[in-house]
Parts: sequence; structure tokens; C-alpha cells
Amino acid sequence: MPELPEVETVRRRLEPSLMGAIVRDVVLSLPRLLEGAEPRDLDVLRGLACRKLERQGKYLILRFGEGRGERVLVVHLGMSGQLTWKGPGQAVQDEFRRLPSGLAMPIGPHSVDRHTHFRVVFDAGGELLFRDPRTFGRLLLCRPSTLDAQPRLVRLGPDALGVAEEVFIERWKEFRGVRSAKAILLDQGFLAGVGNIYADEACHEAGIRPGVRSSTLAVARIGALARAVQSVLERGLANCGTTFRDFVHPDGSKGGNQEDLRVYARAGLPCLACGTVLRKGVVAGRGTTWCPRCQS
DNA sequence: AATTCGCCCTGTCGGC
DNA sequence: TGCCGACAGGGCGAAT
Repeated sequence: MPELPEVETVRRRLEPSLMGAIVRDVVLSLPRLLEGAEPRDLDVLRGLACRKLERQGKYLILRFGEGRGERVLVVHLGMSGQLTWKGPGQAVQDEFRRLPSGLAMPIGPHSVDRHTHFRVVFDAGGELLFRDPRTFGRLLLCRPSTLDAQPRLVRLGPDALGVAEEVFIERWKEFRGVRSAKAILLDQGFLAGVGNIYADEACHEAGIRPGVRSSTLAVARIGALARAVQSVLERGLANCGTTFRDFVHPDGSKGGNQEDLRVYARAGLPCLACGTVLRKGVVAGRGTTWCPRCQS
């Protein structure tokens, strides 16, 4: 479940390898992952240099070529997508680490297995590998002029990282309603980048029950939630992302933020703030954990 | 019009 | 041991 900190971590780590690299070949072995274009359209990337790596919410945006020929490749990792980088001549790892959850995770740049659905091969021999066991990930290919109009991007709110408290509060007032506070946080049209893990973490840090009706929060509490969102995202980023199930860095290593989670996946364990047993339920259609004492 | 729900998809786990 | 349902979950379209 890569969210903003995970995608930003991938962006930062891929940037040095990809920048300036010229595409030699593009291989898509699961066509339905590509939206808004035909698989053969990917051939236009051949010969183009990677110019820029950007991120919008949970979307990674790769810009290739320049001028009229510029093309944009957008990658969404879904819940189990992994982007790894195999340097020129670097040996692939056939070994997969077994996580406590049971899922296999590559130890380094992984070899092309049955879950590797997309590869970009570069002239110098480097390779970008996209692996996604659950295939919730998506690829988009478009021209820069139509990027903002892409169906998946057009309704995105401002990036959650660095959003000003006043902006957060104003948008909350626009979006609030009978929906729960967590539903607003998960709404990518409100802010882009917050997913299930960081929504639960932010609610706990702000002392707000995920299930409270979003319209009932006083401005002071909305402000507290705004600061909590920044705080949990920044911590996640400082820890290079949360590896709970599938998330890996481009070199195959793990994030560190799973050690710092206060509520997510800790249902039944004592709250780290007050010791009360953390409760679990379903809010906004997602598994949700909160402290019945700290959060109201 | 706003909100909830079911679906997509694979792999793992717990129960019987 | 093996089968099967539940669960995980981002985003979208259908249903309410």
C-alpha cells in the first residue's frame, strides 16, 4: 500500500539512475495495466531520454524527451506495486525474502518473474522493473499537454505534503459532510497522497476518532488534524516509507517506518500513549484502528 | 447530489 | 491435509 511517503521515497531513489537515461525498449506483459493508450503506443518512448521524475499524490510521473515529442509515463503502484532498478551489468536476485506476512519481497533488483508486468530497458543497460502481484497498479501514457486532464489525475487535490494549515482547514470546510473524518482524509480530491496507514496514524496523533462525522469537527481540531497529517507524512518520509507487506525501495531494501507506527496494524495491542487496548473496526470501508481513550 | 458499496486481483491465513 | 471463506486495499462505477 504505497502512499505518499513510499512513492516519494521511490522517486528520490530512482531519480539519479533514471535521469538522462535513454530508452532502448519497453516491454509490457500485462496489457490491462496500461490505461488510455494501446500497448504498442509505448514504442514512442524508444530513443527518448528520461528528463524528470515528479510525484503527484501517489502517482509517479516520468517525463521523457522534449519539445513536441515529449511523453509522460505515469505509474500508480496500487497496493502491491514495486519499482526496482537494475543497474548496467548488475546481477538480478532470484531470491525473494519472506516477510512475516508471508508475501515474497525481492531482496535486490529482482529477476523477471510472473509478477513482473512491465520493464523499461535503457541504452546503458540499466532496467526499470515493475512488479505487481495484485495488479492494482496502473500505467498511463500521454502527452504533457493532456496530463492534467487524465481521468485519474484530473480530480486530485493538492499534494498532501506541505499543504498549509489554512488551506487544509478551508478544504475541509468544503468537503466535510456526513462522511467520516477518515473518509475525507482518504479522498484524493481533498488532498492527494494520504492512504489507509497514514490516515489512521494522523487521526491518532490528532486525538480524533476516524469514524466521527467530518462536519462535527471544530476548527481547532481540524487544525490539529492538519498538523498531524504533516507530522506523520514527514516521519514516514524520514523513515523512507513503511514496509508492511510489499513496499520495497528501488534497490530492494525495506522502509523503516513500520517501527514507528502507533496504531496501524496494532489492534489489540496497548496504545503507546495511554496503554488502552487499541480497537479495530471498519470506517470508510477500510480496516481502521484507533485508541478508544485518546481519540474522541 | 452526496455517499456507500461492490468489484477488480492475488496470496495468505484461520477455521473446520 | 485440504478446501474455503475472509481479509488486505486504491480507485472507480453502480446503486441508493
